[in-house]
Amino acid sequence: MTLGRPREFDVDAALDRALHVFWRKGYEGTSMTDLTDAMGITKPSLYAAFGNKEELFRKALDRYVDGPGSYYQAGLQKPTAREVVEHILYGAADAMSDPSNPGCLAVQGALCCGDAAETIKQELAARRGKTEEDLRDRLSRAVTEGDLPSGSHAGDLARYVSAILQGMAVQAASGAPRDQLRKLADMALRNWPPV
Amino acid sequence: MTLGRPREFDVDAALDRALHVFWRKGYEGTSMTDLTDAMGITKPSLYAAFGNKEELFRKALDRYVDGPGSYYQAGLQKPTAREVVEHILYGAADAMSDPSNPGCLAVQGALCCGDAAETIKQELAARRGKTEEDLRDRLSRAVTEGDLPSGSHAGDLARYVSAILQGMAVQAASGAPRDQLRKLADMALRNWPPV
DNA sequence: AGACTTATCTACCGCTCGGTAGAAATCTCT
DNA sequence: AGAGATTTCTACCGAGCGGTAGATAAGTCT
Repeated sequence: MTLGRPREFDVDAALDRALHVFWRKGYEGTSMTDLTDAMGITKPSLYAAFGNKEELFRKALDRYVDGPGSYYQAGLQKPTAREVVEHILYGAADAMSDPSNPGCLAVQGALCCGDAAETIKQELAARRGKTEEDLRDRLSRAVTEGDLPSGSHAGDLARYVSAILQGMAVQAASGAPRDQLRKLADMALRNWPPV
Repeated sequence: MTLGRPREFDVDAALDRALHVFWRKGYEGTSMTDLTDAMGITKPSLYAAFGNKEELFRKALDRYVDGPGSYYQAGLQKPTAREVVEHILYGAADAMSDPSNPGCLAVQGALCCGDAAETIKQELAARRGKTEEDLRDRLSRAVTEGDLPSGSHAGDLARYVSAILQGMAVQAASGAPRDQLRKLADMALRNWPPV
């Protein structure tokens, strides 16, 4: 099997490099030269292995969700609503405050952009919407299970937590240190649920 | 006075158009052609009147702060901490949910970017930092005036409100409608101060 | 060995980017 | 009327953009 000349670089490692460039510079701010420099390969190799810039970004985004962003899905599986939200908020505070890659790719990858990047912007908005829905569904379950007050509006609570996370992402992008983000999580949790 | 050929366009109106383009597309996502098309002038006229792209952005940003973003400074002058935060949160919810210009220029103008826009990114981060400081100082005064509990940490509270505002901005950029942003303000206020 | 398949490289494509040169037009002054 | 100041226009600049052609190299198959 595996006909032809073998690839000389590690696809996963290269994708990882690409992810970190997109994370720091955003989709629009990243040039193909930025990518090839960081990945250590030439443009034709990149195109052969990953398609084009947009496909590469999507693959990097998948890798982000399963890697640095995995605290989110992990948090959803905690047994109680409070533990879910705790895990997500503190996980985010840690993940977003890595000084070499501050913030959140899903927020800063393409929050707004020129026409050429419009589809990426929409993809990211859709992903943020999806994660919020996942949290909403989890909190909704918590209401039926009784670990959230029975009057709680799961959708509102999910949007509130999302807002905190997104605010955290913006502050992290400005260079906020880890303990400041953690304090933000503290405050959001101090009166949870916010009735 | 006023030697030379008179200018044929209204500088303030043109700056307003430029502001709205930057607002929708961000600094990096906006091209000079986008700007000249929207402003109804040619490139040399733009350069003569506004310097270059970066200077134009700064002027548009000043206009933003004094115009659509003026709810913030107005809020700081309210008599009590609660009124200050109320005015800012609801003002933001309204300002950010204009469908033709969603979100907040100071957040989405250049949250992250390529090297060429680095100075703009830093300028925006500095401005966000400044507005947070203004709020902190106002809340600090509120503590001494007794309309916040005497143990309150004004810096933390200001960061918390900033995070809500920035989360609001991200959700607005994704198309969240006005009443959803208002609900976010409701929740943040429901237990204010978050002790 | 030789056909076949795939990766790698250099060199290049058309296009758009931000920005400007230089001449013509339109005003105020003397 | 004419000098001087300023704006406007068309046309252009070099650089960088995302993306590719085509030759060559390095493997696996029969």
